Amino acid sequence: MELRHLRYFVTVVEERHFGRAAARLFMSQPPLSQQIQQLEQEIGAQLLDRTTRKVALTAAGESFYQDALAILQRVDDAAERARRLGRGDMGFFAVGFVASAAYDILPRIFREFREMLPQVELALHELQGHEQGDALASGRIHVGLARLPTVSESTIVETVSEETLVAALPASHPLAYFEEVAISDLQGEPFILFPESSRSRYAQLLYQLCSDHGFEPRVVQKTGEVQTAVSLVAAGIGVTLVPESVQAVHRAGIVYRPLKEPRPAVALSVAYRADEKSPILPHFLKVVHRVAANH
Amino acid sequence: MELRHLRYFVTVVEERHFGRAAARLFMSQPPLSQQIQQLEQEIGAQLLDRTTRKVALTAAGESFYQDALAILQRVDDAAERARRLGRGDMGFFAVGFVASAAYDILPRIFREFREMLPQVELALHELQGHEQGDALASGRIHVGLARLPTVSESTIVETVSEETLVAALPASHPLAYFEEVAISDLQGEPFILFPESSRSRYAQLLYQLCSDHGFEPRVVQKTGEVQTAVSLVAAGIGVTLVPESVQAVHRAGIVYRPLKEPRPAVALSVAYRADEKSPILPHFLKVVHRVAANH
DNA sequence: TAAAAATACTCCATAGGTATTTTAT
DNA sequence: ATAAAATACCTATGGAGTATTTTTA
Repeated sequence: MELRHLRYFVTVVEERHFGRAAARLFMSQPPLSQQIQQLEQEIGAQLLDRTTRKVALTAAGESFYQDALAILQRVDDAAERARRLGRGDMGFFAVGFVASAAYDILPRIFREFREMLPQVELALHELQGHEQGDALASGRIHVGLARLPTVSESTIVETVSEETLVAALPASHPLAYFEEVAISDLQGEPFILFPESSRSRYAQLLYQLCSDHGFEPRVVQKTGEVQTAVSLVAAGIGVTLVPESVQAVHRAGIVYRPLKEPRPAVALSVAYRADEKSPILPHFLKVVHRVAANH
Repeated sequence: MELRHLRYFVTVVEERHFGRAAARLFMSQPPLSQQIQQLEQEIGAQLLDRTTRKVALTAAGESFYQDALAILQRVDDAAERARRLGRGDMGFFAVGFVASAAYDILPRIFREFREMLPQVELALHELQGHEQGDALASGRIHVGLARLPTVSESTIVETVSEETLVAALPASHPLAYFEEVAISDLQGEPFILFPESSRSRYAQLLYQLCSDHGFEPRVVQKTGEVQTAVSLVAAGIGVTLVPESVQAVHRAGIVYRPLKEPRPAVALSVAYRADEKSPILPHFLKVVHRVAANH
């Protein structure tokens, strides 16, 4: 049995006339009769009572007609579903991101993507940059959004945006009086930093910056969370440096001040496997770059 | 797209190897590859990621595989269902019967039929003999069980059983003292009969019998229901004649006595349209005749 | 007797086979 | 280097066409 038999049978039932059915199927009547006979023989039951005057369904035919309709519909649905999954208009897509991306760019990417492809289920995983390599390799995420990600030969990395760093200061801090802050001004200040043990590339960058300006930061508190760091600054515990997008986090008692030229910057990048096959990936990258371009 | 494509695809997915799948399908590998390519082209999406080392499903392929399995299963089910309906192992069958058949033979037919073909839904319609012609013609019932049914050219009638008539008498009646009763003994007795207006062939027969024995029955009560007639006899209102199978109805205050030779008999027949196509009919007739043969 | 389905036959499109090449590990 | 899928080309089954017959209302 082939779908051809079902299509022919359904048409004959709808027309209740072999000649008209054949016309609708753009074929001649004899082969249509033959295919219906073949179908009846394979099933082992008469489906149609036919005389030269009328074509009527038997009980078996009625049952088979209903089934045939449902089957043909399901075939169409299955093809359409596969087509959409193939185009990436539908499906599942997992994104890894670092906490510092969560404040500004990620919500915008997420919003635009949902609007463009509402049928794609996005899964968001907060992962530190160094964890994203594994997650990509094992297929747990399709893309990673990280700052200064670890590069590997089987991974493609594209820079999304460069953000300058800003100083986060308690509102009552003397430096808050100025428009800009030099990193060297922060020498001796109580620093809130990120544990190097977390192997965060971002933490390493901050240590490097201080070192470049000739001092070792005086760390009074360490935290792995940008949000916590910001809270501690607001509480007057100390100062820190954050990507400018973190300014979106408003809190009483905190002020952000740009750094003096040359402003150190930190990049945000997307990373994905070179052999990533998900048809959703190009759509996602397009959205990421569009959102980044709109700053 | 044809079912062939789904069958091939499912096999390739199960084997995850074109060569082995082709072997299982008793064909060579190249045409199998071609058919899968054809399927992918028609759907417009890649279903399989294939290298020389492994064959893997894409998201679209995974979805289509699940659908294909369900579709193939449904095709099998549809064919099986139609087959059963065609054989009459399953379906719907409507039987018309006269009240007097309901006491003995019908329950036995019903029980045997249900045991033999539990998947057939039997509908039972109590209809007087003269109503059964219309019901058959209009297709409301597939067979009628009646006494002395009206015959027509488009209807086939088969005699199921011949039942002799017995006299139903109040237990206190003087004739109850004898082993047998002659119809002529009933002359002048109060008769409970059936209205001729109901055009019951059975009522006509009883009037005819009395007339043959040279008297007009003295009717004290008319009823269309055998059961009511029996109740009235039990209450001592009068006498009547019933088919012997009605003796199955036991009631205090009633006795049944066979009639003297030659015992008048009344036939029970099955009637069905000459062009009746229901495949259940032969099964039903077989049961009817078997039950009748077992008396 | 007329309309429609079934049969008889013919033809060609395409499913499937064979031989070979390409590709990825 | 090798196993496996893809490609190229050929063959032949069977789906579809044309002409005709059979059937039944």
